[in-house]
Amino acid sequence: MDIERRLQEAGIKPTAQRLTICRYVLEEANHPTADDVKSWMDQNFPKVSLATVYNTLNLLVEHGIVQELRLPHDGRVVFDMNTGPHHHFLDEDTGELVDLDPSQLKVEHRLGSEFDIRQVQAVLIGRKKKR
Amino acid sequence: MDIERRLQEAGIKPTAQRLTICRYVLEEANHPTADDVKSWMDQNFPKVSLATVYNTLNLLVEHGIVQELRLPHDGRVVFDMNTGPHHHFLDEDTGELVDLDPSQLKVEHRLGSEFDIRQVQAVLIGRKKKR
DNA sequence: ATGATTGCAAATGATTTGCATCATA
DNA sequence: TATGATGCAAATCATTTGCAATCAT
Repeated sequence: MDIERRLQEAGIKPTAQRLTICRYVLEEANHPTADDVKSWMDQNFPKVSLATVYNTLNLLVEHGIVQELRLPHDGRVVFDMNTGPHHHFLDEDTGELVDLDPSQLKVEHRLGSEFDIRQVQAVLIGRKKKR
Repeated sequence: MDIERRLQEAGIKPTAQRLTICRYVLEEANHPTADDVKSWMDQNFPKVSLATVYNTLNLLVEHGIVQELRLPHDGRVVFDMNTGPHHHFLDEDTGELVDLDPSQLKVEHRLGSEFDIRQVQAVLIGRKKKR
């Protein structure tokens, strides 16, 4: 799909650096950190500043184009192009992060009606056997 | 229960500062951050250093006496005296964090047998209506 | 030229580390 | 007195901010 249009529809001016960041985050990367984005940019768009990387990622989050995720094992934020409701599996050996859609994982709660639940985030942590 | 004994059984020398930190974290506090512990200590044990607070909390985590938790809305670590399997509700207005035991929240997954799941962490985010 | 965007460097916040001092077995 | 614990300050890591230079409209 057309990234330029997506940005424009969100009211974000599609500058060269923003488009390049989006190409990576939306089409190529898998749950990158800001630092992953910066490293990739260093090789594909010389001279972007780290500030621009953060500014752009935060813009994308504010406009719902990506989601930010904080995982239990690491204080850093990772960015997820999948903005629908879903959960995650984290491989504790490799750090690999796999999206789990709601059909693969269900969360059921019995909280009283005074709890107004807006969001559910589950993380399964373990190992994926190579076979 | 006897905190001094608990530390000794874990092989941790029960110094005055450690005992005082434990009294707060294990008996009084509710999901405190390192900074919460430091503030409380400032009023109950003048002159503890922040380093000692962190060292002690990390010791407690290493010995399984408390659990560390990283929540989605905030990069800081919070410490949980409840070390059994349980989940959390986070009030997005107040920041209040409530433990949910497994009878209140169930996570079911249909992942292939190549996934060896060791840990499940669910966070429900929303509001608790005051009534 | 006007306002938005960028890059740089300095600031911030959380946590860790190095090291000299201190307490206690 | 030897080992380990503490306090302090400096270091580190992730992220944010201020501001001047630059770009696009």
